[in-house]
Amino acid sequence: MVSAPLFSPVIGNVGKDRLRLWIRLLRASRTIESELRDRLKTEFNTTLPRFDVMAALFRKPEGMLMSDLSRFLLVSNGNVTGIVDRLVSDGLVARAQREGDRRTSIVRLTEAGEATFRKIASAHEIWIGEFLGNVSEDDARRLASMLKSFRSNWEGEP
Amino acid sequence: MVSAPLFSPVIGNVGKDRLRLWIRLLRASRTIESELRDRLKTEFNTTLPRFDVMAALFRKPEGMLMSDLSRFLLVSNGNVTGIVDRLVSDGLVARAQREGDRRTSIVRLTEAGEATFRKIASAHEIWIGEFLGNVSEDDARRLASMLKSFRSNWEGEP
DNA sequence: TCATGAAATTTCATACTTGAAATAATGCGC
DNA sequence: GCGCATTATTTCAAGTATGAAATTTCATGA
Repeated sequence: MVSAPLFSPVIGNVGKDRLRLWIRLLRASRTIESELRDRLKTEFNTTLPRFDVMAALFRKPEGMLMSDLSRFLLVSNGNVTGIVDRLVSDGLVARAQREGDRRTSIVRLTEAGEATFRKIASAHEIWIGEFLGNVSEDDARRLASMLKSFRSNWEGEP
Repeated sequence: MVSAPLFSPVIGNVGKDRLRLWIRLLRASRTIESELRDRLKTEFNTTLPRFDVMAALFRKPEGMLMSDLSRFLLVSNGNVTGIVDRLVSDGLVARAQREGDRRTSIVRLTEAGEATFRKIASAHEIWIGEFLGNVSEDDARRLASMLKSFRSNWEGEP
């Protein structure tokens, strides 16, 4: 979903280009997400949220807490619970207790989950290269660092 | 939700920077979206999808077809039906029949809808300026045109 | 120790989202 | 006119998403 161009600027002309940037940014990510979702579904019978969770877990073979997952993925706690539930019932992810704290559950990829993820991830990387193919590597680097810097400014953590 | 950094590149080093760019892009838009959702909720008791639909309709005082809305907003038909339903029951949007075609319904903002939208939109523009405040107007323009150009390449329409 | 507050997670109600199937109306070829 | 693909929309099931309330466990100070 994409915010439409709005009417005449509110505070002079300041912010007009930023507003356009936001709309383009959102439109770009929605378009790519949509194509990604489509391919994940047809080629691997999975979904983007599932892939995101698996990708997060893949980076941490020792496992992650539910709250870590939620924080890292920028989604709510309850949301992660549901996605992990489904991954567990598919045998791709396992929960374990942490010694000495029965509140927390440590979540990690199973062997099957890791194998599955590796397959999907290599396709994923190729797809992204394809989607962003006409952005030069130089531009990609510049753009990425631009996005990083603005983000760390208005958000708390780097 | 944000795809995690993946493991070593699949096809040499090609695409690594593009992958990073994608992750940053997604993370940036998710972060801004999240903050936006929050403010829309607390300050105007509305949601981002509602705002997006209203913004689309605001640009077209003559109204839009459901399918136009869905195409413009990059979301499914069924999705638009639900959001418009709720906007209608709030009195912000109205449906009308088109002369000579009983399949289509033309959707437009009501007076109340337009007034409401104007209020929210001016806040929205200020917020975006704030979120992207440390991106210079020059960078914003450059970035926006970069996003536009890559998008029109791998997608059908310009 | 024991109350009590904090932390980790799940549950819940509601809303959003998709893609596919169903419904309904149009228009075209014959 | 009739059949039939096409078009426009809604309905539906499943999954995703949020924020708030509930649950369970931990930790700490009186």
